Amino acid sequence: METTLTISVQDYLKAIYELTAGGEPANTTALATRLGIAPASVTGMIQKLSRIKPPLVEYRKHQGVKLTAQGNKAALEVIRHHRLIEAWLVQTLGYSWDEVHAEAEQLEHAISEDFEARIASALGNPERDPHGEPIPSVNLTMPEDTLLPLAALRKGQAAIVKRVNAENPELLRHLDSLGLVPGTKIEITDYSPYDNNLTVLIDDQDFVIGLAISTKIFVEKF
Amino acid sequence: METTLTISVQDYLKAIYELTAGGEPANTTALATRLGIAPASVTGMIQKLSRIKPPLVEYRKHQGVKLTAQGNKAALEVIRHHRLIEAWLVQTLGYSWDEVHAEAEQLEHAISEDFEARIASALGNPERDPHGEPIPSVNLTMPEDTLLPLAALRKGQAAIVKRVNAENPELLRHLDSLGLVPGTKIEITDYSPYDNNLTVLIDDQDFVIGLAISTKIFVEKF
DNA sequence: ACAAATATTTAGGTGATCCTAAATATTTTA
DNA sequence: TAAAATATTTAGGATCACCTAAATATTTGT
Ligand SMILES: [Mn+2]
Ligand SMILES: [Mn+2]
Ligand SMILES: [Mn+2]
Ligand SMILES: [Mn+2]
Repeated sequence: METTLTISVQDYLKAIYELTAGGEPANTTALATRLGIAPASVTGMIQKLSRIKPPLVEYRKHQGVKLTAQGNKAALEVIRHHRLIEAWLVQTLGYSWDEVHAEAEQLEHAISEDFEARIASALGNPERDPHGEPIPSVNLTMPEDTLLPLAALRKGQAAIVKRVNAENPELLRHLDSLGLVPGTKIEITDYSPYDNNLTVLIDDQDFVIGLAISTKIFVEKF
Repeated sequence: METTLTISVQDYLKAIYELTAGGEPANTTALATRLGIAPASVTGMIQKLSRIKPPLVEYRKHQGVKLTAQGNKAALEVIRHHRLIEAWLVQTLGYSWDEVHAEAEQLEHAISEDFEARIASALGNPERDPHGEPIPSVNLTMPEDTLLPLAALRKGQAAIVKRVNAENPELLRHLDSLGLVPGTKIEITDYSPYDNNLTVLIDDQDFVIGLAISTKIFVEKF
């Protein structure tokens, strides 16, 4: 049933999945930027993906792309690989959370379904990767995540960090140095409505966090 | 210095390495068969590899190909990846020796040098893969192997199996069922000069082994 | 509402890797 | 040693995933 998708196609589908997480279709430029490819090339590829036998994407000129049900499954397969591999690199080979992304980006296309099953089982079928990102289930559904962005908290509220949406190694190391990693308890000690800065108490220390970071950290209030 | 080689090129170099192990250049047909590619395509590729900046192969029309020093290093890098990955799949994910080849064939092109170093270290820098094949050193030299083919033994000689040169899963399972795996002690109880069959005592049982197998098993006399 | 700015698509390539069919070279065999 | 058999190369394509430049469409700002 499944013609094996090329690495390129897998990366397009994953990028479309991530860019359409908010419900809006992904536009050509955003895809081009994320994939490091010229916009013209992106147009060509998404046109092809929308025309193959069972279409992987839905596309209308100048309106952006969305994944079809087929495309969504294919994207979740790649994302499941990626996140399981990240978890496994950390737990069995001592990688740190800023090192796993690049390695997983390659390995996600190279492992078999058998390998996927073996690491999932060896890890005890984890629900989240080292950044707290949910791992799609073996039958390719994405678990619902009810977390709040840190940016939504206000003075006096306390929460626990659950998820960090970042790939950049330097940013990840910075967050690590702040203590903004899954599991950390935090409390908002101040909020500035002008610049949306939050002052956050982390491990007895106050840090001022801007939107660039606070929109990427997801928490659970308590 | 190193332009990253494509997966195709890596597989060509590995195949040439293996086919030239006996000293003779590799011919087009053998390469084509091993790679599952049309002979015409092989000619095109080896012509290209012989013309790139520092040539990876030495080639003369109708005379076959050999690796240059450059090509040899590149081949050993891929083989090191392959064999370390095989060892690691067996030791950490419970793969059996007939399952590792296909998986390693893909992963060998996807791992980073960092990953290579981590698994080598985690495994204690092993010298052989699960089939007993020597693993090239980190500085890309192939350890000398002084083993004898099983086919060279004669009646009365005893030896220990050290290496099995096979990829086919069915053959590997067959060898496993015979006990012809690295570490097993054997004794030759008969030799037939007409068909070169050997009768081999393995774990108290006699088996008659033809050349198809006895040339692929390497042993150390004792 | 319209011009300017921005985004997207079309047109026309390129390079990598593979294919088949036909031509040619080498090796084998009678 | 000359056919016949086999191996190899050349010629001409195809597909994939990119690219740049130019054309066109959409969005934004006044
Ligand atoms: Mn990828
Ligand atoms: Mn992650
Ligand atoms: Mn390979
Ligand atoms: Mn092996």
